[in-house]
Amino acid sequence: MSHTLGIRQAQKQKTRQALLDAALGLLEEQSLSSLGLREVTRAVGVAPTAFYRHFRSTADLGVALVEEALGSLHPMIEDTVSTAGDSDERIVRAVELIARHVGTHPAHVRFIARERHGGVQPVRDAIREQLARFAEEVGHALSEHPEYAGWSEDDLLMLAGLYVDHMLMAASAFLEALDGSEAERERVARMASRQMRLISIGRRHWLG
Amino acid sequence: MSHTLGIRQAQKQKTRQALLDAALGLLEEQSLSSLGLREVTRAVGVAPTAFYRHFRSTADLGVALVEEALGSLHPMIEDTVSTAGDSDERIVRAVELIARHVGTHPAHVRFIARERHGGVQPVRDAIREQLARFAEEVGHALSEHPEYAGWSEDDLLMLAGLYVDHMLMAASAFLEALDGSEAERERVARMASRQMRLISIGRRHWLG
DNA sequence: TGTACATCAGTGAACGCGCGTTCACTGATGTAC
DNA sequence: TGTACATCAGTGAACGCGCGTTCACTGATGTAC
Repeated sequence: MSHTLGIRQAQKQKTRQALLDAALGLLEEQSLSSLGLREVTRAVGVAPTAFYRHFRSTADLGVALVEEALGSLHPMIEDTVSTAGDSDERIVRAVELIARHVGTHPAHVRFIARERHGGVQPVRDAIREQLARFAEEVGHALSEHPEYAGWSEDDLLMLAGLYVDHMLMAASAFLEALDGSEAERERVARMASRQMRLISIGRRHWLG
Repeated sequence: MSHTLGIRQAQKQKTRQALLDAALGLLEEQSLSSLGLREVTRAVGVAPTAFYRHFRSTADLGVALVEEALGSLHPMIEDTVSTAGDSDERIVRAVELIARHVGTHPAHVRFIARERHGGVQPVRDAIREQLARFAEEVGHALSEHPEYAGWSEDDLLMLAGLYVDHMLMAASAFLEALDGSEAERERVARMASRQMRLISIGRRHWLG
């Protein structure tokens, strides 16, 4: 194994990740704009000054959290859009995928929903950029389906934006239902599916 | 005029409103969860302790701001929905109404968008309740149109929720374009109109 | 109308506390020879 | 392999500061007679 990364670098990464994890946990009950640097280091068990070895500020840490929460999502989204047309079962599958992601990464989803319009500009900007990339990717994936042959670039982006917004809305609804009953989550899933189906119907009749 | 309210009550109301206004201003650049009581009183020019004569906490003040921002919006929404079917010109009119409201009350709109998923639970709850009331009212207004004769209660609420979510999304997009160019705002308006038109088309074909 | 007392919005001092940031440091890891 | 020096992630003390909350207060407004 010799030296895959070096002991020092590995330890540094580990501490950095611990800071990110602790921050994400603390952010379940507050906004980034009130998150304290000492709060985070206390949760990890390092000295407050250690924070500066990894981030300039909590805003900087927030931007890193955006990457962590959204950066790895591109493949999943691309996959969902490209395999799914809009038959009912495909829509149900997409909604299930969202539900599952919210179930496995609730804190990440909450963070994005909360800070998308939150009080820290660099973080808002980072989220906006990632969501715009999603919309572009979705638009591009759609453009390769024959059903969108007559669509203008503009209309494709418009529809892609609608899908991305709706995906986030559904995720946020699932989040609120996470501590509720199974029936409650089922209700959210059916509502999201029907809304997406209505959008699909509109899409199908858009040009005609 | 004798005594419409009493000097004492009138002065108290005035201070209370000044606290609300100052808080709303300070919240343009941070989240409620980091808003300090002393910050607010300093901006108004009263002693920190005066705050407690009006609110238990900044969370309590936040709930009052929700009432101020959304409470007065019910008539406007009801009016928009009941007069507007979904011809293109009606949609454009509705989007214009949203744009105008964002232009005249930007801080209120920002506050709602920010705290809807923000870090202060009582405020999130108050916003959720108001938006649910909007959805109910929109659903009820729709149900009185003959075009929705065959619609189930559930489907009406689903569509109403879609409209309310989309209204907020459009408002938030206008907010981001407020400091931009006129052309930028025009682009946002056209995008929002087209998305709403697509939803309308889906609605028209919903029952088959 | 005038007087005596009650109310209560806003004051100002004081408290203990946690904050972000600085600085010189330590000691394990890395590197050059 | 061994040695001497460089690097640098994490430390711990110290700082000045603003925070939320308490308390007894003041003095204008309200009320009872």
